[in-house]
Amino acid sequence: MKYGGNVEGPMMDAKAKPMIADDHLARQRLRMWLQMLKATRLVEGALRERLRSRYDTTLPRFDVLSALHAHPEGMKMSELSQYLVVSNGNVTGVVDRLVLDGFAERGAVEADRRAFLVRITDKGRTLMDEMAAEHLAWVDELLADVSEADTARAISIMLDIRHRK
Amino acid sequence: MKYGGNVEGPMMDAKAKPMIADDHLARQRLRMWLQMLKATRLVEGALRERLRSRYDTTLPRFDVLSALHAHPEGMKMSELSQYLVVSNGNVTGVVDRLVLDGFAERGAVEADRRAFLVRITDKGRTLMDEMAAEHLAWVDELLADVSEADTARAISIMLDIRHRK
DNA sequence: CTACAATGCTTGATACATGAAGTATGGCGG
DNA sequence: CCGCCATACTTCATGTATCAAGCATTGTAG
Repeated sequence: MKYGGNVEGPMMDAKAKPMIADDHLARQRLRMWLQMLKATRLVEGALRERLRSRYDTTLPRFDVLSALHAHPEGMKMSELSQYLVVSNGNVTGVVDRLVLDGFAERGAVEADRRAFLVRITDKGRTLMDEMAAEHLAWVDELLADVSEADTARAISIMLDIRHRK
Repeated sequence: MKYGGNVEGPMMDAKAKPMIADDHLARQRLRMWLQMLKATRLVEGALRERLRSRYDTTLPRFDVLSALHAHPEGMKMSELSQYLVVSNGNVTGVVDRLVLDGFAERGAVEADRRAFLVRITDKGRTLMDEMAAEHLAWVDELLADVSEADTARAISIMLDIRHRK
């Protein structure tokens, strides 16, 4: 609408340059990505600080424990890393420390001796019951300026991004 | 609208529990936050992988160099960390490596001998000119499923989150 | 059954990333 | 102009985070 963008005439893409259909839209998407990144970091920072001062724990530990809390039947290491969108080796270290502190435990998986079934312990569950409620309130506060309609829209947009894969 | 939520009657908040006005909305916001986090990590992962295989560099390095590229007059260390929403000590290390590789340089700030003015070098600019174009195309591709309207909406929502501070 | 690629996880090297403590300079009230 | 707090960075310890390599186990083709 604004302007034609890259016209698909002959003699084009001879240089095999990055293919962008609509330059204006591309820049708009870049702005969105930058804002997304900053907003995410801001919220992460606020949550991290509260987790530290209130529970003397870290964000990754909370994330893993939260995932285990939501899956009482246990999760395999690989399921955890996929669920949290982090690398495999990463989960190993965080789970190690959680096990060390008695918040989680590694069990065997029948029929596959390579895998572990990580489960939250009673001690971990007790802690998470308390933390989860507060975490919910924190997120509610940090996103307080986002209306219900915008929340739904944002969820939909994020899913669009994720499911492109 | 859906339901009354916590009525603000007497005998409330005697336990000083986390204050949540509307539980349904709070949970919706939590879902949004979780999706935001996953989407961000997904895109970050894709960008990181491309930066590594294509330019043998990392995301933090790119972010800093990109900021410097956008501010040819130079930025103070503190400005950089604020701009990128990362800690102060973090920027020190990344800039150190960029300087080591000759992509950036530290200059003095007149009238304040505590501060440094970090600037992109010609070598850095040459590299960024190329990387920026490709980075734009990558983001455009990764967010290809987000319409122009949604892009604008998302930017607005992210700003709402950030400006709450 | 038997190579052999694939899977599930850990380990190790490197680079972030944070918070707290330390150093140097700036700026202000008295 | 002096004490003193604030500011701008750096340094350090610790905890992620990634990728690549390695180990054990599984699945599968022949």
